[in-house]
Amino acid sequence: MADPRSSLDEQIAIYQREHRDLDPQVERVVNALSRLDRRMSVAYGRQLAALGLSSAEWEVLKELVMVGSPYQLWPGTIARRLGLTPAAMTHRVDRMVAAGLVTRERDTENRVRVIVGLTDEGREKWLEVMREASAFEEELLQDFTVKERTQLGDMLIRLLDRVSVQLDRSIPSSQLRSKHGQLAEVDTPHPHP
Amino acid sequence: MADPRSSLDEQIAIYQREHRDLDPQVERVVNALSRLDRRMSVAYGRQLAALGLSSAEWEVLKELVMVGSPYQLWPGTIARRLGLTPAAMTHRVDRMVAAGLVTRERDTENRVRVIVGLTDEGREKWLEVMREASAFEEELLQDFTVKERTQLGDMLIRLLDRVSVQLDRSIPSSQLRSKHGQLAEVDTPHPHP
DNA sequence: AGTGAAGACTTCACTACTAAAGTTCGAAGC
DNA sequence: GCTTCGAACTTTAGTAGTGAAGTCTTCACT
Repeated sequence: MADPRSSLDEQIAIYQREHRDLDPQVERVVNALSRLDRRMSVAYGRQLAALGLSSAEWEVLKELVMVGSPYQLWPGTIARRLGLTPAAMTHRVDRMVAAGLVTRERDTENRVRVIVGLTDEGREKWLEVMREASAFEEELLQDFTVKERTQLGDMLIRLLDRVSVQLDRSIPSSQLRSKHGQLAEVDTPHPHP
Repeated sequence: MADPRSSLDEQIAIYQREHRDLDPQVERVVNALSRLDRRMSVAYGRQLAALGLSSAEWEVLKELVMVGSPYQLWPGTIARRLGLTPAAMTHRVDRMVAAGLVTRERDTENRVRVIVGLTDEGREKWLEVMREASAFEEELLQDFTVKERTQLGDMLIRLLDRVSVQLDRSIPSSQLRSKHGQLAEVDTPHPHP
């Protein structure tokens, strides 16, 4: 790479000195992705902190809003979707109940289960964050034309599908779950309210 | 969005029901990025585990290889680059010394400082991981033409520059550091061995 | 020399997570 | 009807991080 256009290209040039077989075009994409995500996490973290919310709380709020009214999920479902253990969800829900963002109640149909529900305050917090976040995101993509945004989105979704295939292939079959959002219908306390 | 092409498009449609002002093209890009990074982290995590390495150890090895021979850095430098506190680095280095991946020694030129150096075993581990990882990454992008790879890389780097600007703008000026890799030359125990 | 301020790492107290064991409830088989 | 198995959450013990306080060294100045 004769004329690196960014610090990332410089870094990749160094990697190549250490390990010849690297494809620089591939490395560019992969390394840009991880750097980008790290910086965006920092940016979101600051915005959330300004609204008095932690990233952990935000993740849970998103899941609850995403299932739609009446905004209820079982703790185990949230844990699976976020890639956490049930134990971690127990504690997160504890904190969020204390903060007034969600409620925790026994499921009357199966008293082993627990239902986590969004409070009005939690719903309102979600909206506040989304208003700020969407402004930030809009600004992030301000230099991109509509066509470029579509292209970029399409390519990222192709990568997403691809990595999902690679992941499923390496998972012990006992852990396989139905793919994509299919669970939503059967994994929600009140599928059709 | 009449005809969602992926579970991601479905999710965005739900978000729009809850908050009208969202630009779906923007949301597609942003949400794909975060999903992609999460899944790739899982994939890398599995590969590393198979080689007996944690993600934390891998991050440190990368930084050390990246400065080139003689593969030495101060703990504080590594901590800054990884976005960790100095305290966290103290413990990481403890564990990695015990695992034989790095050495820790006092800097003879300034006895407040400590020098973390890569062992031959650490160097070899880095190579092992890179061999596996580059195969995985190559496969990830197998459906992309050379032109598409370049386009994607270019767009991601544009986003990277953009988010960096947005981040710097919201940082207290006392915390501002020189941008990009400029520190490398002055932030390494032996700049010109 | 001697003092004071600043810097670099470590230590301490605390927080959040994981893995595994424990508890309780519901369902299936005898 | 009782028992046993499995599922869902909670509890416990251990690990890795943060922020703040502490220790030692260097540097600038008297």
